[in-house]
Amino acid sequence: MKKRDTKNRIFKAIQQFADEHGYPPSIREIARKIGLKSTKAVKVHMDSLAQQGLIEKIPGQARGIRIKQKLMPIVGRVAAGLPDLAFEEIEGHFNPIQWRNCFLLKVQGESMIGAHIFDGDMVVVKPSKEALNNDIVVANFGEETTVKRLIRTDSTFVLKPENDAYPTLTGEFEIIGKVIGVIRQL
Amino acid sequence: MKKRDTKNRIFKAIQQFADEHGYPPSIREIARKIGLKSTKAVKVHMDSLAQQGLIEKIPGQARGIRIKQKLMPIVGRVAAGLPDLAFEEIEGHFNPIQWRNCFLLKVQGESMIGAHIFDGDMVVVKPSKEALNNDIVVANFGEETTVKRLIRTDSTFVLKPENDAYPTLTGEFEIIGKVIGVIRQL
DNA sequence: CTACGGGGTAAACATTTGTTTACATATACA
DNA sequence: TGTATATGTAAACAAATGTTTACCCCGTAG
Repeated sequence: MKKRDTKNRIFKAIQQFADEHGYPPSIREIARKIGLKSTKAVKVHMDSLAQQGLIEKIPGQARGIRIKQKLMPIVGRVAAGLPDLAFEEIEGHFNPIQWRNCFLLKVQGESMIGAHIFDGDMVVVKPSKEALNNDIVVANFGEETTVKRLIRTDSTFVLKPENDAYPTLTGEFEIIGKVIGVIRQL
Repeated sequence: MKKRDTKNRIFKAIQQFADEHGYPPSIREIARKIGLKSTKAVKVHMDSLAQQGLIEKIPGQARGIRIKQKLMPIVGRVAAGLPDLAFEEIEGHFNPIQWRNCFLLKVQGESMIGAHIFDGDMVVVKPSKEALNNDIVVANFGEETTVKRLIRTDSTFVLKPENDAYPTLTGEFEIIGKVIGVIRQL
């Protein structure tokens, strides 16, 4: 059994354990999982993995392992059969981590269908007190939390829906955050 | 300062730490983070949180904390100012982990606008060779990878677009997976 | 054959970390 | 006022865990 092989198994074991338990494994847990009887052997391979940049290791800390964030592959076309997500026609990667510190707002109503945001969709909101002209924002208008497009008029900003059946909101409002994405679950 | 308040801060501290570091905090790290000088105090509150079901605690294990309520909180309404993402008006939580083993397909064309899927959107695809009647699926039709609705006719299955300007695809095709979500980045 | 280096074992060690015990402080309440 | 309960501190303890040292096995180049 080659060194690379063992190292590979250790990497996968770390991923799988973290996936199952919600926290990284200890060295001894890794050793047990892949059938090694020594902690040193595991440590050597882990140092190598860290060197390689596949994991990050925080020295001295229990379970101090950080796995490089898993990315979701974006594919444009699927060649044949199920896509082999390793090296198929991958156009890029989508990293959910860019949505850190964001929250989701469930959209009610049809006021933004012009922007392809429908009733029941969730918008990804990056909290912020400010936004730019033409951004789609989440704002508190009176007692209501609403999703609209922020538009600069001559003298002030207004909240404009993307649906002619809804009125533009003028007057006092408070910006809660900026909409940076849309999620829909089917 | 009330008990509930401290417990709340501990819960948020755990979330934040796990978010930043990739693994859960130790009790002493929590204590330091929220300004407590004793580990016992933290432990009591954590036991309470576990009792309450907000976290899971694995006794005796270093950093043996599993956060039940995971990443992105879904809110329906924002009360005032920025939302307090701990216990306020949270309707639920969206967990991107349910998209494990999925990939994203970038949609080209307008054939599914009736299902509110637009050009440039990404569909979340769960790989599978099979699907049910009326599911939205990704399939290979000839040389093309396409997103359509799977419809049972008298004798066979066809791929039906959600746009009258596009034709229904009949004949041989291979199902790649089922569409379980939509993502749009703004 | 012999020396050497990769890869593993076994065991000892030092820290980190969860748990427990004893005590202090404060607040509500009879 | 006095007491019970809740909350926190301080310290000791035990277990988990990362790190290190010494040694073994084994294939192989010289």
